Amino acid sequence: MKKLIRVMKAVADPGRVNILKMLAAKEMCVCEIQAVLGLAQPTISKHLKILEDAGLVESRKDKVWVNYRLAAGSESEYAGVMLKNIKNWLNHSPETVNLLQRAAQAKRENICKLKL
Amino acid sequence: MKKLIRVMKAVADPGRVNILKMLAAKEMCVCEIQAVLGLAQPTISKHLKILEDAGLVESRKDKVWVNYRLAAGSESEYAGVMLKNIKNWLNHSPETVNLLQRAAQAKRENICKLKL
DNA sequence: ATATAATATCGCCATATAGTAATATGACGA
DNA sequence: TCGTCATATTACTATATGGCGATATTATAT
Repeated sequence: MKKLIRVMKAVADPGRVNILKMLAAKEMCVCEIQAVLGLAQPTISKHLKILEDAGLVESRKDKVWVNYRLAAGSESEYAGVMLKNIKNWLNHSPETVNLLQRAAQAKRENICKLKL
Repeated sequence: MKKLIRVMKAVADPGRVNILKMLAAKEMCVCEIQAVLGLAQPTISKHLKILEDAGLVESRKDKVWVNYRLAAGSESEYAGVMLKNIKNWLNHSPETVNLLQRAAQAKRENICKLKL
């Protein structure tokens, strides 16, 4: 039950659903997510931690950046099912379409000062 | 998005998940649910309202009692999918097995003072 | 009519949560 | 080495949420 609730709480927030929708399209680093959502950096980090603790996303460090993507193996049954659901949901919602357009354009090269 | 979040918040609470698991087995009135969960009556009513607003349960008045059951038509896509998921989940969890045993024994005739 | 039963609503409290600014951490560049 | 960048963590605030007792509502019983 505790695992189930952790997953449900994780997906019960619009900001985190938006993050999942974006990650369904491509792997992103924190600063790219931040640029699209327009929230403070610690807020993004906290959301990502909640998603990671629920088994919904995985992170991979690449030089200075931390890249997040949807959890592949879905070690949690609940997380796997919910990821599949969220991939199907909201795809025709104008706000999500708009979000994904902006996410597609958010590129680290145009956001970060470090060029590696 | 708002509808989705409403459904996710509704299922992100152990008490409400327990209510849904019980209603998956049989229709129940408020006092039966209360007897099984051991929470105050206003708390149960509040949970049921949240579930109803999310489109997860329906109510039907029968004399003094209000019977709740899982939403049939699932007017909300999200609610329908989540109800199906929750029916599959936790079925082997000891706490849920125990809960459902107690729910099976909770009968209005043994709980309520009114006999109609 | 009046009292009581089943449920819903209201008002309150304690805790949880989302957000932020400030700071820590760890890596890169000069 | 020193400053800067990307990210994480901490400390704090404002709001949301879950729980309860008191009360309202509606129906039944006497």
